[in-house]
Amino acid sequence: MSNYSLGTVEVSLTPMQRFEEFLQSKGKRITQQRRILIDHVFKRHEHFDAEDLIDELSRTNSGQRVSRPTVYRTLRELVDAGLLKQMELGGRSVYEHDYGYPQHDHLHCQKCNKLIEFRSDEFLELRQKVAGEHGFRVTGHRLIISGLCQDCSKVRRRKRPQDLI
Amino acid sequence: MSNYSLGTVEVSLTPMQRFEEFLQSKGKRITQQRRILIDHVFKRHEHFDAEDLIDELSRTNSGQRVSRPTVYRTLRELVDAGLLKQMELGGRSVYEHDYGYPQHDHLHCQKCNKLIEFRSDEFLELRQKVAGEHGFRVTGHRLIISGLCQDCSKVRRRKRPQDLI
DNA sequence: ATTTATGCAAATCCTTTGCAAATCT
DNA sequence: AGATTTGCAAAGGATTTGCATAAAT
Repeated sequence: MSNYSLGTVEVSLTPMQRFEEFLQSKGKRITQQRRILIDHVFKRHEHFDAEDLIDELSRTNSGQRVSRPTVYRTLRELVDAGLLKQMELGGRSVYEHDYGYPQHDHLHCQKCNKLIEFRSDEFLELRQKVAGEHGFRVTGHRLIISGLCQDCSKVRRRKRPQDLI
Repeated sequence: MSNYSLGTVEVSLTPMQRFEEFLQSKGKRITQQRRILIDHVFKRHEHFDAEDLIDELSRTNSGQRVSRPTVYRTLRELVDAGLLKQMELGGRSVYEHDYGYPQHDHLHCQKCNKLIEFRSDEFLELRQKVAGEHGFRVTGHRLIISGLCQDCSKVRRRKRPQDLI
């Protein structure tokens, strides 16, 4: 389903429909690979990077393969379309759902690499306030609080290092 | 007078001294190039990247040249030593003074690329509060508020309607 | 005399591009 | 048909690494 219901305005469209709308408005075409990608991307709600997508799609034995350049090209479009949000973590781009998903920020565990989402209206107010003091017109922000998650700060000894995001 | 306080930064040391201390504690050596770099880096208080350093040093006609790999290696050490803070902006690493410089965050103008520093204790409190709610142990954070700076939002810009939702 | 650091060149990693062939509308 | 897209191979930019030589202790 369509659990894209969070008080936002146009929540009736599926990501696919929204993307099609976007593409048409740009005179772009609705191709097989764009379908495959958006389909795959919105199946789960996890953070991922381009490599994840390429790997996962190359594993499906149902002819769902999409080339690396196309994956990158489409990711950019999905960001432009407002469907995905992009952030940089450790040198590469990481993506997450944006469309129909409430604004939030992240706690990033430096040990296990987990990303924990949180929401804070207070922060948004603060953001406005600070910007206002500098005559700055805000369009967005990037906030990642880093440290150790509950599990990892419990552990006494160092665990084997996980692959860095 | 009182360099007898726990938890407070000893601001009596110059960056160079602090770095030497760090290097010794690691069994590393105080080389010419490390001297040149830290010297150059702490001359000004601007944000810079590795390329800036390399360029600037190659321009000095006083035999101050340092190779690219060494610049990168040393930048990492300076970050480890707590002298520089590193952040990622547009795919590359940007550095700024950390040692002896008050904690702050940034407003980033998407148009002129300016970085405006600001300080907010409220935000730090909020950070603790949020982290606490998740049993998270904070070690740091990265916050960049993006948008248009005062100057840039004044300018009347007639852009072709390209990236509208 | 050791041992660490440097510089060079080449390698990596992530991402983008040129272009001919394939695919949409 | 006519335009946009794709996939391939190769290019790119930022950063890192292997290794022989130079420098520091």
